[in-house]
Amino acid sequence: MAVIKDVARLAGVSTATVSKVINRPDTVKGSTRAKVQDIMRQLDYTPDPIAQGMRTKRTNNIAVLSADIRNPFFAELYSSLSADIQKNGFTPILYTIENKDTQLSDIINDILVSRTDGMVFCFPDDYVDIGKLLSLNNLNVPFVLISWDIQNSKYPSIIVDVYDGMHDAAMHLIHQGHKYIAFVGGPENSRISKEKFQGYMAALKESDLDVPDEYICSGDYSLKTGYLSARHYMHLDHPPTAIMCANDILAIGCMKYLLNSGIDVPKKVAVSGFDNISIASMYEPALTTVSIPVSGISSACAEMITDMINKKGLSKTSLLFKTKLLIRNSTDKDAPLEL
Amino acid sequence: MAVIKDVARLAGVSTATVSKVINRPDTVKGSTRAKVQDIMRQLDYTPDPIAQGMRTKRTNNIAVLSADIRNPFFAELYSSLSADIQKNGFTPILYTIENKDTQLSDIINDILVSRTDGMVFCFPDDYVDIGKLLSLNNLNVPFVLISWDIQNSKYPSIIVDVYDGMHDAAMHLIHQGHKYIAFVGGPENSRISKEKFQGYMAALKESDLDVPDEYICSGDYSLKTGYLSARHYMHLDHPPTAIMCANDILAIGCMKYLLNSGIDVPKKVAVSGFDNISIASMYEPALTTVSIPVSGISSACAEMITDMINKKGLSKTSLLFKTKLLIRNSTDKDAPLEL
DNA sequence: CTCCTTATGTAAATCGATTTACATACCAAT
DNA sequence: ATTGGTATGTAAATCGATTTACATAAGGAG
Repeated sequence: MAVIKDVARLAGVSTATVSKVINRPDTVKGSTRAKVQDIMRQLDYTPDPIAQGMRTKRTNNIAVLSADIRNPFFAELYSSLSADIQKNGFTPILYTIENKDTQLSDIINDILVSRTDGMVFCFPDDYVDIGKLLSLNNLNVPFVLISWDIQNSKYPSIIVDVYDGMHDAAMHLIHQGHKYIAFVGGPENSRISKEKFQGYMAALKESDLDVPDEYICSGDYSLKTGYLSARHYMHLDHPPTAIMCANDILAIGCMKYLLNSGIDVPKKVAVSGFDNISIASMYEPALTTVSIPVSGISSACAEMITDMINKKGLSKTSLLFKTKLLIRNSTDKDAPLEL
Repeated sequence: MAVIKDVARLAGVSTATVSKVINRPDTVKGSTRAKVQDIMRQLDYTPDPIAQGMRTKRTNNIAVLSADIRNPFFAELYSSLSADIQKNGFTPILYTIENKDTQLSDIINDILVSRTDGMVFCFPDDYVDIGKLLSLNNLNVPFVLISWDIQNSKYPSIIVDVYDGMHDAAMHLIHQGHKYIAFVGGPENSRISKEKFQGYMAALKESDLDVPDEYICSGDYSLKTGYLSARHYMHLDHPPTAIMCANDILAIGCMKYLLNSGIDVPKKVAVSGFDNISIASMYEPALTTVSIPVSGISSACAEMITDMINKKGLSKTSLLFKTKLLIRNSTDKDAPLEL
């Protein structure tokens, strides 16, 4: 591997000149610049990013903190984010958090110590305390939050209106003629799930529909919770005709119980989810769900964090994204087939 | 952020001594060691990994090249690999390849330039040419292949016996009494898919079963290919009673068509997949599939690459892993419910 | 008490780039 | 020819660690 000294020697200039050719080409005369560039090409020279980082304190790395990547929604989001971050000339470094505050501080510490240029937090609200999270960032490394909480618009953030998304989905079911609509939420302490619940509740209230206590279930975001919740609902004296779930996994758990028990979906019971993970459209019947505009979010996010790192002064500190309702066969027999 | 000089000054020693305390504690007298460690703790000092990398030429990073992380199997594998790599004190850096040889050389170049300590290639055979891949590694950065091709055992590698896995699955269907078993493969040029096909073929031949040409389909690893293949098969004069697929996505596509057309799975047609992605057990009926021992592979892989980097001289250059058949409702009505 | 070995600590070089402060060259205007 | 200003290039310092080669101290043997 050639180093800057080799280039300088062969080009008959100092290393300072080589560095200038790389970083501020207009400060070097055309002829010397050409000569240096020629040698660089001949030696296949690339500046060592570690040595650069040593001087400049920039690593060109951006940390992405996400929930478990095996969760298909986060895989989708990370994939998109990763591509956009790379487009801006940075390398994304993925850190996954599995619901533990303790390891969070280790991770943040790691990020700070390794001189990462910026951080992106993907929906951290749900598994950690934002205030605590940010207090760990005592070096003031630039960061962007991807969140659902409008409160976070005081930080550089991208907010997804999940309340509205759930409200839309509920209105759809109500328009389909459903009067008995149950809800399956995520973990008790999940605030994003609570937000979705509010959207559901508001839509039913606005339509003068009753929501008995036994129409509310919650648990973790697992297939099992969905399955058991559906079983619970179907054993009630007045079973619901529709079940809305806080995410797609829960919804699929519900459907699994229903289909397994010979209950027709959507004829007897309609089911809806949230996130639009890829399995949603693959299921039979295909799952009606609420999609989050992942690619829009990721490109906006990459742009924000890049601007912050480059101190171009960000034009907006917060952006609001809306969701989109995707009507499929789990709530509407006549919805078209997607492949 | 405190630097080594600060520690040295406050402890009344030279930076060399501080460095020794960190890297070779036994070469420093107990009392000075304690004093230095005390100051380090007081200042919350951590050596700057960039500066360390500068001298030692080690970054403690390991690159993981994988197919698209949105593919649930690779998400599963990466998740496990990432955890094991971290356990060994390295930071995993994920690079995803989307079937393009061109960007591959860019990626490898990136990895070499950024002085990554080692590389792990996850099933690269299927999307790139291994010889070409390895020729790009002209700096001889240690690497481990995770592959299905026994030919690769000449390299440091972990081989998964997919031939055998598919053979097992076929034998299971044959024992179930099926005589008309069709196959849906991945892309024409996918060698891993070909290997699975061989396993399928061998099992049928051994059992004196006929495999007419129209029982073989292939396409990309998509839901759509599975869907269309199933439709093709069901319109034959002699439709198969079982369909074996090269991966779970294809199998789910098949099932989607069958269920959508009112064809009972498994009573009329049995379906099997490969990989055991999480949706496989969630589907209704749950999908019979072949699971790859992901956690075993990842821990072995992490150990191998760590040993290579530390030049401990690896005990084995190649390991063979077997798959496991998971019998579920898509081939056996009586298989138990998993949640 | 002297000599030799081992234990312990240090000054300075080094990794590969960037950057600061300065030197020289060049040109135009007077 | 002198002056002043810009254009261009360089030597040396610097980032924060590790490491080499050496100095000094301490301890043991004779």
